Amino acid sequence: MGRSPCCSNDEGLNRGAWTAMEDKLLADYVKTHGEGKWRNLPKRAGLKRCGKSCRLRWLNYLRPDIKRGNITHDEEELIIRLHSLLGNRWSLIAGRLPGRTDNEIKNYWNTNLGKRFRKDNTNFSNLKKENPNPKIQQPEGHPFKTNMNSSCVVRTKATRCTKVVISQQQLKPIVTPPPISVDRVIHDDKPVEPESLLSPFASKEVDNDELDLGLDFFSDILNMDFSQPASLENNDTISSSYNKSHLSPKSDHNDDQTFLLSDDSLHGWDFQSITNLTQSEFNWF
DNA sequence: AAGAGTGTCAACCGCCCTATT
DNA sequence: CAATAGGGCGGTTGACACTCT
Repeated sequence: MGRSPCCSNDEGLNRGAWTAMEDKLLADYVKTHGEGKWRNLPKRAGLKRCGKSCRLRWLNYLRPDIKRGNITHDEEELIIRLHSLLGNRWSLIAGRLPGRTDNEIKNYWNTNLGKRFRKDNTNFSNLKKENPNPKIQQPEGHPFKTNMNSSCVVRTKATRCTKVVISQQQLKPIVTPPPISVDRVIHDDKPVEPESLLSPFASKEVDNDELDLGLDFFSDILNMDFSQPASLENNDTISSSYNKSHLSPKSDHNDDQTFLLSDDSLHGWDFQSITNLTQSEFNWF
């Protein structure tokens, strides 16, 4: 059962810091043959390294688009913002910071930001002072939520969420059609024609009770521009009474974690702003 | 100058997920 | 459907650098 280990320890493989020669061999090989097939790469490239080690070295250090140098203030703010939304999903956070690696961001968080957060567990005055946009109201007592048990962190790993089911009836009058894509719509366990997905929230045509927002929903969230907090001017439409009780797991839906956005949960939820998500309770993830 | 303490970050480890066979 | 390959991820470690006393 299971898998064989990536590399057995008795193959005389090199470990620890990479030498300049090893870097060159790896870089040359990847430039010539491209990424992938990491397991076989060391042999072909003439390296005495584990394939995983090669992959890591390439991704975190040798890749040509790696950005060197200190994390800028803007980047730091973005990291904080994204971490408040995503938690320790370093790869996702790194995906929003061109040239930065998940390892680098993880290290930066652990050595700088995380420490600061722990230190200022109850007092975030420093971070608040640094908030460039006074329009963005941070939650009381914590600008980006320290207590993860009650935070707005989207937990994409602990509880996998592959669908969000929204009661169709109640959506029409209250929700602005968001610029997002939708995988499929389910009606009586049958898919609905794709064209009816174009305007899911305004859908007069879709004769079904539920909208099934696929993974694209969240990838679209991640594709939003978090670096432009100043653009979030409509967030006063956010319902302050929005709470987790409005978003609850739907228990009778196979293996997928499917969540039902109940009727009243959507009142006042303007889909146009990601701030709605970051400032809402998202424990249901 | 030297030893202790602390910070940084590259690298490793083990688990997990997806695709393929 | 199960087993396996390939790869990705987050947590942790340890070597080295730096600062303090």
